Amino acid sequence: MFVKVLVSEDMDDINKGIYESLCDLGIQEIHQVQYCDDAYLKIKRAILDDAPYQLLITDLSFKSDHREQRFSSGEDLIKIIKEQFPDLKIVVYSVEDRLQKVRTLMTSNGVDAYVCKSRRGLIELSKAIHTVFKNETYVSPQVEQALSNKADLEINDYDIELIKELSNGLSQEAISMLFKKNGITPNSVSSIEKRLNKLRIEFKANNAIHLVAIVKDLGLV
Amino acid sequence: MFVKVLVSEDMDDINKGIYESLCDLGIQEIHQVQYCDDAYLKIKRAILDDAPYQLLITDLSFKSDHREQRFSSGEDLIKIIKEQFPDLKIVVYSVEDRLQKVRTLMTSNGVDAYVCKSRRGLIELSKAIHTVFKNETYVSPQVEQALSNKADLEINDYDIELIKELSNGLSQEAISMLFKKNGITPNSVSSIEKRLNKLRIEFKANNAIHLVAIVKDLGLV
DNA sequence: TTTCACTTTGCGGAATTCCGTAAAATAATG
DNA sequence: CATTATTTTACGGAATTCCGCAAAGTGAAA
Repeated sequence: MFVKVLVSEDMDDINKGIYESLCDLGIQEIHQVQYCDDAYLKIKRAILDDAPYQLLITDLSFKSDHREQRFSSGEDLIKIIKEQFPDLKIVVYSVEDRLQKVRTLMTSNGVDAYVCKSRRGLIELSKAIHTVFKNETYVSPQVEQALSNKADLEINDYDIELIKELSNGLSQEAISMLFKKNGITPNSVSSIEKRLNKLRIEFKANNAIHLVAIVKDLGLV
Repeated sequence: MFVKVLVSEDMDDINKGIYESLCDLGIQEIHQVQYCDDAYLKIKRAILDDAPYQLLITDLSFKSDHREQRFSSGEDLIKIIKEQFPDLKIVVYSVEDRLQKVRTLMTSNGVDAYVCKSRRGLIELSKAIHTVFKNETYVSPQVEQALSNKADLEINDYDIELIKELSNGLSQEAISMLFKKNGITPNSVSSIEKRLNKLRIEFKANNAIHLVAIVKDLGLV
């Protein structure tokens, strides 16, 4: 796992969640800054000290205040960092979920992971870190479509409910009966099969077990 | 769902995660305090105003500072609250995972839910809130044993590996072949079946899907 | 109303899992 | 070495899931 990580996040209440997550991951040196400029300086300094950061976790938007800044946004910082220190991995952690922005960052700017701040943000963040550590890229499920040109993943409440019952140990037949009782439709075994099949394809799952595992990992159930 | 909720959490960086989770749950009035005393006062005040809180989410340990406090810990607060306002539901949200503490809180103090701050803390927290709203109790999987007197479940590395591959989408046959290739034993399909059966019984799972779901919830894979 | 597109349901066979029984292999014991 | 216990493997049938095809139902447009 990474040993030395820098977190760049403007919120004064330094996101405890991030910190805790990083601790959980066993990261030893965790530094936090509240300005992009500080991030840049710290990164540069660390390299001079021959103890470079291995990972930068950064927000995109930073509220501006009295302090004059060279970098006003996370994007500016990222651009320079990737130019000057291409070895430093970058994980973006932001509320921004516009697909175009994600796409640009991942493809043009060479960001290694994009995690949306959300209800599952921290879990996704640790996942992202794990993934990036293996030299792979990661993007939050809710913006994953940004990378595949394919239409957006369809997963609605019905699907969630279905998978929830499945992971609850019910057989397809039992789910069918349950849905009938609760007036949820479609509710035939056949339809349930069909829907699960669609979901398996969508999530590239080999079978129902795999599907449940994937969806649980995504935090959707 | 609950309408009016109080969050008592000392960290200056008001746990954004909790707040977001509560918003996601559709809770309208969310108040946050950083001292147990403030929590107590707010709860009392709300009752006088005829708009009582329906739920209190509280941490256990509060760092002490210059302010003199009547309640120095979450436990003290909880004890008084449950005595004076037994209708107010209480969810404990803490890093503390010692079983004895959980046991005491749940059984003696009448707490409605115990959620460990962890990688899945927020998800568990919303689960807990849902559960408590239905007048049931909830405890995080990792400390669930605290309530059952049974000794710790038997589950070894082989089992973990087995379930991991299962949740990875492999069929029992495929796992058998994989284990043979990797020199892991036992590796016959029959043995794998048998082992899974044992695990299903151990974890009271209806089928393999259920088993994987349970074990994933416990964080073992 | 008819047509057309789409969703839901039904059904049958292949594949897989589930479950019990039993043989074979291995380990433990005297 | 012989005996006993335990683990591993094999096998067969029942249950469930997987998968494709076709019929029935539904809603919108012509």
